[in-house]
Amino acid sequence: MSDKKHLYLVDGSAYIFRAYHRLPPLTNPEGTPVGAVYGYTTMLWKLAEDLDKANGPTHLAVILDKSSHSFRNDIYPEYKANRPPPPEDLLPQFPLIRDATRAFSLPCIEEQGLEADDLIASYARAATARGWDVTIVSSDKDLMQLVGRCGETGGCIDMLDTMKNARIGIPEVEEKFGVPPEKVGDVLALMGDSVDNIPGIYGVGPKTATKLIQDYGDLAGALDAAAGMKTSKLKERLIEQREMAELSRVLVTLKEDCDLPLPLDDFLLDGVPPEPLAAFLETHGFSSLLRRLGAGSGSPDRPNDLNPAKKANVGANAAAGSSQPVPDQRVPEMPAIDRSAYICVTDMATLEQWIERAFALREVAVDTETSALDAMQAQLVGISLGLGPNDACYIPLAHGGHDLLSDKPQQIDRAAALAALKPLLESDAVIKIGQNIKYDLNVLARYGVDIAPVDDTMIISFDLDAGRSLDGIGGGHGMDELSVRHLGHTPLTFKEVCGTGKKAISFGEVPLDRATQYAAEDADVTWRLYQHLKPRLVTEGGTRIYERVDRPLIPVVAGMEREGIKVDRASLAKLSKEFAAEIGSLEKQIHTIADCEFTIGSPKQLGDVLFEKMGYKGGRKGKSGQYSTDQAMLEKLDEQGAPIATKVLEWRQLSKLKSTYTDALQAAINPATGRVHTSYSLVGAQTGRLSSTDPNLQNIPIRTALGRQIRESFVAEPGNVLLAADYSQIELRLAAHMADVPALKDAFAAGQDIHSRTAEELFGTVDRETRAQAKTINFAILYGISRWGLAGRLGVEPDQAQAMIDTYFQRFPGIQRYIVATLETVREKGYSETLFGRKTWFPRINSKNPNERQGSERAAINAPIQGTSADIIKRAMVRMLPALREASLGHVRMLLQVHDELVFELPEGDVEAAKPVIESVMANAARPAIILDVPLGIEIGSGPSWGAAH
DNA sequence: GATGTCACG
DNA sequence: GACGTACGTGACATCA
Repeated sequence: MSDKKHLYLVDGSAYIFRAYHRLPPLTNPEGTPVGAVYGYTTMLWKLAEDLDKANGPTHLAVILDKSSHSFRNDIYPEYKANRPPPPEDLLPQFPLIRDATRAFSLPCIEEQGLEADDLIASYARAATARGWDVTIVSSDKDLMQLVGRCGETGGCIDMLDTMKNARIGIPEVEEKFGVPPEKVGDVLALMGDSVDNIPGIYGVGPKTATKLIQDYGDLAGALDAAAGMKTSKLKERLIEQREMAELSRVLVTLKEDCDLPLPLDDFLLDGVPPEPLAAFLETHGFSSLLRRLGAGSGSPDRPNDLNPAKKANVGANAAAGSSQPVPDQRVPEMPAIDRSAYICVTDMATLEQWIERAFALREVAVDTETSALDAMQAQLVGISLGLGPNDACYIPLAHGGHDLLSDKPQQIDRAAALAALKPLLESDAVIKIGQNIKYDLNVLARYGVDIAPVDDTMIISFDLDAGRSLDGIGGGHGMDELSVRHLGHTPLTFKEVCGTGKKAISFGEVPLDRATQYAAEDADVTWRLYQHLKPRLVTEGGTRIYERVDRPLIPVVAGMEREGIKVDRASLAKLSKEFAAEIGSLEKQIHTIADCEFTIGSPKQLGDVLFEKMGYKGGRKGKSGQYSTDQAMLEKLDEQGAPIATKVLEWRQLSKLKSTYTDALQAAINPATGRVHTSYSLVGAQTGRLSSTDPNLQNIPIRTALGRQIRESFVAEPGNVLLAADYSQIELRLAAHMADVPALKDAFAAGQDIHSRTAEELFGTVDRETRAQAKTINFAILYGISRWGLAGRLGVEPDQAQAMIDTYFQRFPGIQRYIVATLETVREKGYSETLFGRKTWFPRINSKNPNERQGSERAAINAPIQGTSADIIKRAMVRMLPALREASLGHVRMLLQVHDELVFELPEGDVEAAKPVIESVMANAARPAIILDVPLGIEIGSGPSWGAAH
């Protein structure tokens, strides 16, 4: 490669005026006009892409006009005096030009009292003096004087008009002016410039000026020759206005000896760091560029991609009824899966070769095989790597029966293999692709390996296809399902390899040939899925949510799972005992009242006892023909004066608390850590919420005094406290913003109690009763309302419920509009979207079955709100630990997420310092991508237990 | 494995 | 004019 330096000098100020007039008046999510900024950004993008290309820039700087005053005004006050002020919607874009430049990590030069042209001339001269080539990115005719000029060591100057994509060299300048570049100043001095208010000779335009310079050599020659010309208007003017022409010559001459504010070497172009750029693109809604940033390459942008409302629906099937993902044609043909091609790596030299190839390819599919499902307890048994179709291996590390030491197959020592793999798995330069890689993250973290950076096919699938399923075709994101759906291939199942039920063996006992087929196939399939799914993020608009929300969340959630939370086993045991006694007593009482012994926990038997034997009135239900015995029904019976109903309700509550919580949580304590480690699913809820399993720590009781005792068993380590931070009414706040409801927005802005305000609007009066009704209605709105549903909840007639709904729509204009608009979009496109661009598909939205259809409609009304809330808390989680660390609060640990709440454990002494940091991160989590019309209220409490922290 | 119930946001 | 009623989850017990 040539080491010839090539400096690009971008005439930023001139560019945005042109971009402003050429591009449509786009605005960013905040409403700020950004059309010219968008044009400017795409131009920088293109220039930066030329880095490393032949004759592309090695150095680059943007030069801007700092002020309207320069030395030219001192010699000629009228200079640029008749310029109209910039258009109103261009003004706010000037500072954004600097932001954009900073976002690209490019130097931006501007100096008081100097025009951009002078700085450009000075830099160009300095660079050519060092033998560099220079390209001036501009189409300003004044700068054409510089073209072609060479320094002593041979550097050349040309210009680049990025809008016309045209190079301007000496021939182009001569074509335009009829003279070589060094005479352009003479022509300009004669013809003047009405835009800059350079006088020139009145009546002399480009044609005459060119002719005069061609005929007489230069300005002085032309002016001197005037005396000898034959009498004419031109002769008169040349003589009369000689001074003006000479002044003009000075004005158009570029000052080439300015002090250089930054040395040339500082302009070295060394790639564009993605981080500040991504934030900038996101802030201004430049989503197509953002997608390209995520993808590394992509199709050219169209400016109308900017407006989210007009976002192109590329690659998505518009008809919701047929919204199965289409096979992706751009994925190159791959050979069929061939399990016999997989390698079993049992010696260090071969392992080193795989590692070396992975480094070279910069992306590797990784899968760990373990002895159990629980990432916090499982032993690592082997690792598989995938580098291409059928190019996969399995590295067994702990195979062989525990009691058959002599039969242990040949394999690399686990510690040695991990030591060799660690640099690869932790290298910034190599993407580790996994299917649910959070699991592998947690397993390997326990062996001292912190996998990063990662991509996850399961989560990519979720971000593309959440909710997309049809009859008989699963909508899940598990590997076997994805493999069938996208690759048409059914992988070996775990059951086929390890057996099932009592005969099941652990993976470490599987013979190596069989283990290799299974494990390497997983890596192969994961690698292939990645080739299919990753490009779809770009074409289907999933990059924003994947790159900015879900992908960065993976290591954060993995960390939370590894932290776990301490539960007080003794107090849970005590509760279990108390509950057991009470359950036994209730059981006897119930059997006495019923006058027979039956299984209370069996809804079937209970229904028969209540409605057949005891003769209470109630309805059958569902296809099973079984009596309903749920809480609502038992409460009705209780009102009818059925003493058994209350007892059953109490029994149910205690049984639930004991089996699901006080017993199960004790069993869930990890013997090694002494804490409870849940597992969060990032693809569990179609709306984008997390879900929690094994155990579920997102449904720990709080609503009743009895249940709250369980929450009090979640405690901090000695010297520490638990801190709980909740978003207050976040979904209603988002509804107020998204549906643009003035009354609700006012109420939140003023910090009013939102249900009281609703009661005031609906009923004109606030008391306990109307507030409770208003609260019910508020939730009904969020969940997609029906008059029957509301009537059922409020205990009124459907007509009355409808009247309340009508009043609600009237008092809160915007809500109905939101509902109608949301449903229209979902019917047309097949999916809903959150404020951050997360899609949820509703394949049954146009179903002929009214039950199905209306169910989808209610879910579709709710999904953007619930999903936006999920996006916001996820963004907060991603930022939380870095923010705390920056505030020297590195000992604060984030433990749990419960949809609108985060739970932390921290030293008691850190509480007061941590509160404002946590509050700020949560309250500002939507920014800068979205500026909400309502504040996000945060409630924070702390105490020795989770219960006490509320 | 399906069903009913109930814990949470 | 009908759905048989609110959105989103996961765990447990019972029963076929």
